[in-house]
Amino acid sequence: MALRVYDTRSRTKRTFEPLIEGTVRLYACGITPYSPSHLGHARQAIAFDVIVRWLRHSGFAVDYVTNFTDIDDKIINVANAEGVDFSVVAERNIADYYQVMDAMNVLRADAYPRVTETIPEIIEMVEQLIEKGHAYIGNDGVYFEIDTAPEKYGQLTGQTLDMVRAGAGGRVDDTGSGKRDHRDFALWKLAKPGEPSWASPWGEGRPGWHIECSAMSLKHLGETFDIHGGGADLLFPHHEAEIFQSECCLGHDPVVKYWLHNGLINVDGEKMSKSLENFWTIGDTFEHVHPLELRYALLNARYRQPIEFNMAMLEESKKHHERMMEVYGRALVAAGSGDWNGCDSLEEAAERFTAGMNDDFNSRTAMVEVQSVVRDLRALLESDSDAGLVAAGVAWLDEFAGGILGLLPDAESVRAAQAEGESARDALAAKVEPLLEARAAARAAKDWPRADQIRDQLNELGVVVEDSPDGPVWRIE
RNA sequence: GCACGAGUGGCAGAGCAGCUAUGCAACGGACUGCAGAUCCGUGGACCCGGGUGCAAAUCCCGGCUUGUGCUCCA
Repeated sequence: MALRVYDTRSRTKRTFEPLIEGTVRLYACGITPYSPSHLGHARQAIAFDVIVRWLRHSGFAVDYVTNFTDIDDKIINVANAEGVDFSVVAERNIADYYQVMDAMNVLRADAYPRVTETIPEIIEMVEQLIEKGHAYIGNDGVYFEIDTAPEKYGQLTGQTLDMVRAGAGGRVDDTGSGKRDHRDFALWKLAKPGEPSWASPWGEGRPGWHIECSAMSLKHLGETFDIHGGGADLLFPHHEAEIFQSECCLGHDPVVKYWLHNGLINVDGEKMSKSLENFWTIGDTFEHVHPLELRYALLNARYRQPIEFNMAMLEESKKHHERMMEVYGRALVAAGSGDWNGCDSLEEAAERFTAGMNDDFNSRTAMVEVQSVVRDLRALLESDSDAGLVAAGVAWLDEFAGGILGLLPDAESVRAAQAEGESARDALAAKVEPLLEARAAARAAKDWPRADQIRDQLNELGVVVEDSPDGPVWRIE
């Protein structure tokens, strides 16, 4: 069944057909590393991680590029406040990015280009735009002239030139005094004293905000490529500016075949943002939940929908993920991983999972299938059925929950965690066994207060006792 | 104001013309001294008003509410 993707530019779901058969070239806008990564970065990275995993699973060779905008006003501001070079700030936050993304099982992209490593290509692109009459040199930098390609306005947001002209009235920005029209945008900003800068034909300066993505995608993926992604907040002006730059520079249209945009994170019904103080860094969230539990929470909605983030939804995802891990761990230790082909219910689950993912990467539908396989697997474990079926369930989860959704740690660390649990259990057994016997005696004598008191003692040891039809079972809380 | 989305049961969240979504919660039952876990089962929804269709949560029109963008942002 064919993969269909929602393309922002055409505002429709389109059958996915790459420009070069069998390969997918994908560029996703990454971060500006001026502060530790936040939940919005996590959502973007995880959304495209799953998209890339699914494309590869579907047989495509994927070339996945995501960038670091490692020179920018905000980085400079932070560096100035700390009295350090801008690169110190950028490096520190890039390191943070890799660390938290690795923890959440985000596979590394094939390339992480940086603006500071792409300066020659950026300068060349700006020169070409000037040559072709799409850009002009102002007194404080080089600008793209919107009026040279008015038909490209509003390609992603549906806005028209007039709307923006009216909407921005009285709010003409103060940074581009050299602009001829407030809708023009900077390609190259001349440096003010003390700012980091690079030599260019127009003087010392640095790239404008949008040009780096046009230059980096061209450098790493070529003159046309299949998918360009990023957060929905980049639609305008960033991605529309890219369309102007790339298409006007290269002289063909379109440069990007499909535009994919992930939804934003909301807190209390509003977009998460620093000014509203409703801000969660990824590190903050790790204080409360395991990285994979956060990943679970962020995949619990389609990538395009906004997510309302709060402790309640986080706790619910934690609960679901813990349950999956418990069943998966027990099953893995009991039966190992086998082969799910030939098992009807698992094949049907795989079909529904596939249908969901092929429908614009609907990870939520996929998660429902994971939940149902987990439920069935737990029932199997409870009814000591044959190991082959259990192993088949493990294999299914390995492939889909682990391989595609990235929700499982690798099997070795699961085994290690199970083994660690076993040894912790053994260590406590000497203390627990006598108490269990005493409690059994009290229960036999129907001395309920005494039995409950012993249960409390066990709780203090961190042990939870549950009476089952087969006698009491205990586990470490 | 303009643009683009979204409005589904207590909550999360699918479906997007006819066929139980699912999960959590709730309720009932099994099992229980109690608790917990597990299993079985039940109820409950499609923002409002028109329209098209044999048939609409699903398509069309209008309205309302809400989010995002129009300014740095994943």
